[in-house]
Amino acid sequence: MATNPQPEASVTLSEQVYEALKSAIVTGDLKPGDKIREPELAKRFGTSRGPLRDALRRLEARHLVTNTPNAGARVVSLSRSQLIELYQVREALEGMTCRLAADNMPAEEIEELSGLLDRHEAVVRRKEGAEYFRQEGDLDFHFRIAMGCRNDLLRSALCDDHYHLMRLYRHKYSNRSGRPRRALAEHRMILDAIRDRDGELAELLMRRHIRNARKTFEQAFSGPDTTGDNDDTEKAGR
Amino acid sequence: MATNPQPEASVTLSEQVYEALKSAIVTGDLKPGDKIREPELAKRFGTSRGPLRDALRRLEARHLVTNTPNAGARVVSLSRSQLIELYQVREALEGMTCRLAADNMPAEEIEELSGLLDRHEAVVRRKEGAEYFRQEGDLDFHFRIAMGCRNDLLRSALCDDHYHLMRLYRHKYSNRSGRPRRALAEHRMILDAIRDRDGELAELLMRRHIRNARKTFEQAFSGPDTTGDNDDTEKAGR
DNA sequence: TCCCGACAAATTGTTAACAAAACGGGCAAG
DNA sequence: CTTGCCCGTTTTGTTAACAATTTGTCGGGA
Repeated sequence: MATNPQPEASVTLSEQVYEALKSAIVTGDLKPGDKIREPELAKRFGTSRGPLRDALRRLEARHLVTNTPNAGARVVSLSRSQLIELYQVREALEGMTCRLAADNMPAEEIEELSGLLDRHEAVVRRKEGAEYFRQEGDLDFHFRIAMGCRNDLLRSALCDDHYHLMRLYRHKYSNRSGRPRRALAEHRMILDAIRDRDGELAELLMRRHIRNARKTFEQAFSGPDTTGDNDDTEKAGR
Repeated sequence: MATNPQPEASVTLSEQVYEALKSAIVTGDLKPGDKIREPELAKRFGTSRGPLRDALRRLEARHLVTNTPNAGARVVSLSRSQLIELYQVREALEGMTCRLAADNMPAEEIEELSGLLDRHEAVVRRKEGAEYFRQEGDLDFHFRIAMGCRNDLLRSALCDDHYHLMRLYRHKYSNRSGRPRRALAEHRMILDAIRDRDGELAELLMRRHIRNARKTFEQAFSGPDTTGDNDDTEKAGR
């Protein structure tokens, strides 16, 4: 996954700080709900507050931090209902993505994606610590379809905005009993529809797929709104 | 008088500049493709470059300005194909909006919206300079449905992001022969479906409505896909 | 004991100056 | 006459200091 040595020499400091902060949030180094104190983080990244504020605005645009005028910024913390809203938006957007991908995705990309699903199946079959990888793989599947739809606005909305938010919360609902295998089967059906250039079916299947994922999440989280702080259920580690 | 003595005293300068710039762009005071020189605009708004840069980042998030790292910011200029992409995203998003509005929109809001359509019909019947108003009215219709869907993520994506972009380009395709009357009829059917709480039909009708608008636009603009600057990815030497 | 107001510390918003990179015009060579 | 380079100007990126607002705390009084 190509950790970047120091290819950022030519880009602006703002973007470096933006990337660093984004990765800190997605990896969990900064947790949902954490307050962001500008002087502290500026020193931590070895820059001044100017570029850091700049980066904060970009993250705010990506919905990864929330900013209240005179009180400062916090890492975003989605409630249960907000997560459901996110699923609904994804259902609409990714449905359209599939419809377009059926028309516009080149054959070789479709075959690559088919190979990716083969690898996913191998991982799921082996069943070993597969939850994490499956989630990344799930995102990867959706990611590639977004690339294939050839609509840059859609691709950007999905890849730059919504997927980061999903990644933030993937660990919470990943290890649901039979979900990975069912999800993989749904992926196969979607890809088949795209291969058949049947946009209508592809859209329908993708929407059902995301609706199923949402239902799984809703069942897993029948409780009240949880705003961020969670009991970390780390099982593979230690 | 005394409408606003100093209502902006508590709001930050950045937001004031953001609102001012947004309105300048939407009203056409700043035209698509215009370069934004920070010192000039900062002086024009009576502030310094800090808040102005801040406002620029917010506008960039709303897709109203584009920023290239060491070359500055420009008012966004959508090509024909980008406008089509925007229609596709709207079709997906507003379809879902309608589906949700059928479930969640309160009855009194539905009746208010019905009254709004009556007023639109009166304007269209009279036919006097109706194109501009119809466009604003069209946006108003979609705006209210977005409010009624009770999904804040959807509402924000539509009202805060996409509608501003549409407003920027509404004058170009508004006065198409029979479109206003047909659009109004489509609005009526959509509203009826919402009143019947038939989310599936409401979604289908809204998607068809936006698809029709897109086709009208595509016919009006059969020319090449440039509406301003499309050439910025040019080669260096020849 | 509890509530309230004022003070103090910390944090955010804003400004102006400094550094670096890009743009443009003029000049010289082919 | 064209082409390429050089240099001054303009514009953007960055920094550090200043101002204003919020937050937390302490003390007094009911």
